[in-house]
Amino acid sequence: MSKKPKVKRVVKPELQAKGHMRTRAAHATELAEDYVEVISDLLDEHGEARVSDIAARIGVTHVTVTKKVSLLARDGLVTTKPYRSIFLTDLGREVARRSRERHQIVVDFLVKLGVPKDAAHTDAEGIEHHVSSVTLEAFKRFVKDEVNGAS
Amino acid sequence: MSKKPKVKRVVKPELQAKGHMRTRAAHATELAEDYVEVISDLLDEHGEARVSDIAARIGVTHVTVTKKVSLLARDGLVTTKPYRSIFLTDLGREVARRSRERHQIVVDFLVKLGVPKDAAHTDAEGIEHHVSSVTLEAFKRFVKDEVNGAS
DNA sequence: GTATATTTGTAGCTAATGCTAATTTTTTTA
DNA sequence: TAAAAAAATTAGCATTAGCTACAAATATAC
Ligand SMILES: [Mn+2]
Ligand SMILES: [Mn+2]
Ligand SMILES: [Mn+2]
Ligand SMILES: [Mn+2]
Repeated sequence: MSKKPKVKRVVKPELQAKGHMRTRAAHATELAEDYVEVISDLLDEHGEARVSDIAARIGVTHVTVTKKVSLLARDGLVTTKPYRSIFLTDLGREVARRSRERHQIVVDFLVKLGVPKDAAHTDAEGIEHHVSSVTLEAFKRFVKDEVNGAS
Repeated sequence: MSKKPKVKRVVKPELQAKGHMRTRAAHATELAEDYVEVISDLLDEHGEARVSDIAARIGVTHVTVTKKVSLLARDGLVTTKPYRSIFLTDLGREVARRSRERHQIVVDFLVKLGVPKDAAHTDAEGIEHHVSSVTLEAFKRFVKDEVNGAS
């Protein structure tokens, strides 16, 4: 009985580095995306987005939200007034729209693949930020394609 | 022409928070996983894992590597001696093995789905850390399943 | 064997994400 | 309307990840 063949899978260092750099870039923006998505949802559902509600949906303390929101304001994604609801700028709305759309595609994709709904939602929250446009297109195709439906 | 139907997709706050908390948990460990994976590769290929080679593959400066490696040592994943190669502990080897395996499954999955190789590698580097065991199983199934091959 | 080049380490900085504790403001209730 | 409850802010702390600039050690070349 021979040892596992162990496939030679040598990748060029620069290419590998590219992957890690892209991952870091994604991490630099993903939290902002999640926040504006949540804020957008709250605005749709309740007409306002309050710090405590955002905190409940992101799973952090309200202090963490306050701090992040001030960075979002600095970056032009939201507008704030002390003790008042947070609102989205045009840019914030656009980012939210795209994030929500991508999020939904990832969830639908995982569900169609056979992942249970709960896990699909949980995993999608992380996966969504690392899906390039070409991969997103592949996900879309798979969701649309009747061939891959539950047979 | 009516506006888009806009599906009501209201998720319970706690469930949504769970997703974000899982994402944060993943981010807390993923960098360590990528480092030990790279270190393991270097040890296999060259018999030693040097700071500068790790830096080239992760795409950061050697200073960043030195600092992270000392945290990895603190956490029992690697052993170090000044100006010498870095080696893996038993735990480090185990983490590397699992990470590499999962990484490969994600890459194979994306490729089988029709994502170009370069994008598959790049995206996998981020996606891998957010794939739960049930989703990983779904990926494996899809890769094995002849039905989904290029027709 | 010395000089040079490469590699590794250290010091010190910025920025982000998270927290608890204490304060202030707003909202609700009595 | 005054007291109590809820919500938001501020201050201050810890941790991590990244960087540049500089110093020390190791490896290579002559
Ligand atoms: Mn997300
Ligand atoms: Mn991530
Ligand atoms: Mn990775
Ligand atoms: Mn990896």
